[in-house]
Amino acid sequence: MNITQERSKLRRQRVLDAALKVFTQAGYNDAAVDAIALASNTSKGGLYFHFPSKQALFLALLDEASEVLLRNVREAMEAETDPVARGEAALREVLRQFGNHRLLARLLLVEAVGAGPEFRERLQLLHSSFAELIAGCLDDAVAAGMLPEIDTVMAGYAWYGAVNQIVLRWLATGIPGRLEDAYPVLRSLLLFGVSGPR
Amino acid sequence: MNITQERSKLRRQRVLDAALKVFTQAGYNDAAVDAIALASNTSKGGLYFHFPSKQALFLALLDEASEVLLRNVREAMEAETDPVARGEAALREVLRQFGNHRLLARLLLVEAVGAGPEFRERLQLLHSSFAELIAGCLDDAVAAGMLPEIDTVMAGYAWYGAVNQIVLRWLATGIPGRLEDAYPVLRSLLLFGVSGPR
Amino acid sequence: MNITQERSKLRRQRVLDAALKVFTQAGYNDAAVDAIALASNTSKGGLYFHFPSKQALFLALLDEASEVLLRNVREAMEAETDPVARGEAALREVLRQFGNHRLLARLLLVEAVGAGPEFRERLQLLHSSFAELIAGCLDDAVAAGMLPEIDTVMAGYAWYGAVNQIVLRWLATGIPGRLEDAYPVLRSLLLFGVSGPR
Amino acid sequence: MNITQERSKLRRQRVLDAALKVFTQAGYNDAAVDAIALASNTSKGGLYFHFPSKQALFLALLDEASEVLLRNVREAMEAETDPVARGEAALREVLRQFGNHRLLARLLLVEAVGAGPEFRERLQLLHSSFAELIAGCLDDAVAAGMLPEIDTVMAGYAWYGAVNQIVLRWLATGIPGRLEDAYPVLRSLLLFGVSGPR
DNA sequence: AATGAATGAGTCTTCATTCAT
DNA sequence: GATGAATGAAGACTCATTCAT
Repeated sequence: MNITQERSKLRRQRVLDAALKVFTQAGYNDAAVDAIALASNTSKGGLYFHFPSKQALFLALLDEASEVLLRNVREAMEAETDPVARGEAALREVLRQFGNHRLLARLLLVEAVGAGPEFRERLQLLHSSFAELIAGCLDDAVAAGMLPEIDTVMAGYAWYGAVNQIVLRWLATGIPGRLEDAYPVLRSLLLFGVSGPR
Repeated sequence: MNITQERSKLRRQRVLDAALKVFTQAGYNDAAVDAIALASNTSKGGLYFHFPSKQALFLALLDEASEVLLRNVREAMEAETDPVARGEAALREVLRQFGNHRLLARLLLVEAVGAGPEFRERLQLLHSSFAELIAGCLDDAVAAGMLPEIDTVMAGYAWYGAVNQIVLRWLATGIPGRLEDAYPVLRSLLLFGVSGPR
Repeated sequence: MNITQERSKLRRQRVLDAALKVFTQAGYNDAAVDAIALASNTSKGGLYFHFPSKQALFLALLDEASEVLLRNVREAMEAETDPVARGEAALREVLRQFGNHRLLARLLLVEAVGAGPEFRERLQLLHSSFAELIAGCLDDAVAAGMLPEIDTVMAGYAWYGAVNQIVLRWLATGIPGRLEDAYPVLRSLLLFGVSGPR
Repeated sequence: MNITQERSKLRRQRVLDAALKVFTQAGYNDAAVDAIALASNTSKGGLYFHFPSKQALFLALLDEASEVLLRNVREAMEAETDPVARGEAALREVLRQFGNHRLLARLLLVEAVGAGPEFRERLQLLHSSFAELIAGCLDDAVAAGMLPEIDTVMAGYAWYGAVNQIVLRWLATGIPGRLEDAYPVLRSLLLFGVSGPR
């Protein structure tokens, strides 16, 4: 890769970084392309060289964010062998990622949601990817006799939704101070419900 | 109330109904005030006579929807005395409301989320209202010795998030065919987690 | 005149009074008919019963104001017989009227000017009426040999313009504290110019 | 300056020129931004690229016009040394400027006046600048013993008002045919009042 | 006579996108 | 590749006026 291509990639990334900031600050619709260009030290024309449209830029951001999140969670899971431990690792990693990257959380859990029908499919994909990741663990655990037979897919969605809501609360209120501190409670709730461990 | 005022109130409601349709179809930003006026058989000026701005209209919609939802859930809970049964009633009622009023679900769970910072506070209020409703049941159950001591507030948020995600899945994929059919699985998950009843 | 007609006239006058306030506060264009109706304790419909349009209302106001001003000045002039004294009386009276009725000044010297082409004719009429009033005095004075032959019409306009500018300055800056205090200086300027009395 | 910037400046000026025409024809409020854009062979967006708002455009126009007028008058005054001659030069130049640039006169003496409170300050500035210019001459003349002690500031305002009214009359009636022909009469009035030279 | 809900044409302004340089 | 001036469609909102009651 020659120096020109290098620079181009760098600028592309700078635009993505700026876009993340601006989109999460103002919301998709109120975020002006001008503002993103400004924040990325680029001209509007330059931005449009790298991304064909505002929508495409947001989509790219969404893809990048989803991929980062999913990759990290997958890696955390692969470090464990026990199915239940894998589920726990996933939970821990999601909380860590969102906790360390507030903007990532804002982007995926807030801005992308009402941004428009164009992004719904992408978001649904993220949701189902996550649900399936969890469902996979649970299936393994069930197969290993560690858990009773349950609707693992629905459990996956519920799992993901519960975590999201905790993250949303954290975004809005700052509680708990460190998002990862929610881990023990969430783990217990997901494993044993409100009845707690027997 | 004379006939003029009668008509005025009727028209106000017609605008709200139309707004619900248009907002959930197009999203907050892409919904044109013109379209809402058209859909409610009103002139733009007439709409603005009843609501001072697009934002205020959306807010009124949000308030109305939140209130309807919360009122119904509260009523369903009051029909039960047992704390756990009250929680189950809440779950059943939420699923029933969203299941019977798809647009209500779309409005509260999708369109209101990324619509802009102006609405975040309102949404957060709805979330916390729900979480507290559930937390209240759980507190009662704990006090009655029916449940172990847990972080009931966080459980309330998790509960609400889990339900929402199931509703979102239903909105996006149509699974399960009847949203209320998700009740048994969700109930079990919320009560006992993935471990199932002992 | 029966009681109903009486009331009608009263209301009409109330509207005119309110209109004077609102127009001079906000300017012709930014003055909302609603605001005038509100300020006159009337409904919009009621206002439109008395005046066929906003423009007509403003015109009526202009006419009333012009007439009041001109009548008072004419009366003041008629109290004098000496032509020069008549001119002095006119000057004194104009300053007194504007000084005592700030809104009148604002209406005629500011709001009516840029309000639109529709009112230009009316304003021009006021200007020429004034100029002729003065020109009349001057003509008499010239005829009586009290003044040399001059272009009395142009002198009338200049006279009126000079006074207006002093009034405008007073409106904007409050100088002089009492507008009538400008009389001696203005009188001297109009009679002898900057050279002062010989 | 490259060719793009050159064109940009040209367009900006074209917008200002068109704005002068449209504003003086229709009045500030009835002048549509669309009309100005059309008249300047520009798109509305292009206009807004150069001026952030209709108000700012009008203000820019006012500033430009004021500056042109004041500059020319100042230059004309500087060509003379005798204080009285300087005042006469100012008078001549004002009449010449307004006489040659009818739209300039319309803008400053008519449209800007009732256009709204936003512009009042700017206009007041113009008035006081002029008054002070004249007051300066008079002060010099007084200091040189050429004139008796008088209130030179008020004389400045009166001077300016008198001239304005003559210009207004010319705008409305076309009298005198050539505005500059008003010079001798005005000069005499300002110097000696209606009493004429001794 | 009076009310005020309703109308709808008209306004300013924004902003994603394009393209000549 | 980059720039930023220019485009123009679309949008929210205003407000003088009307009219059924």
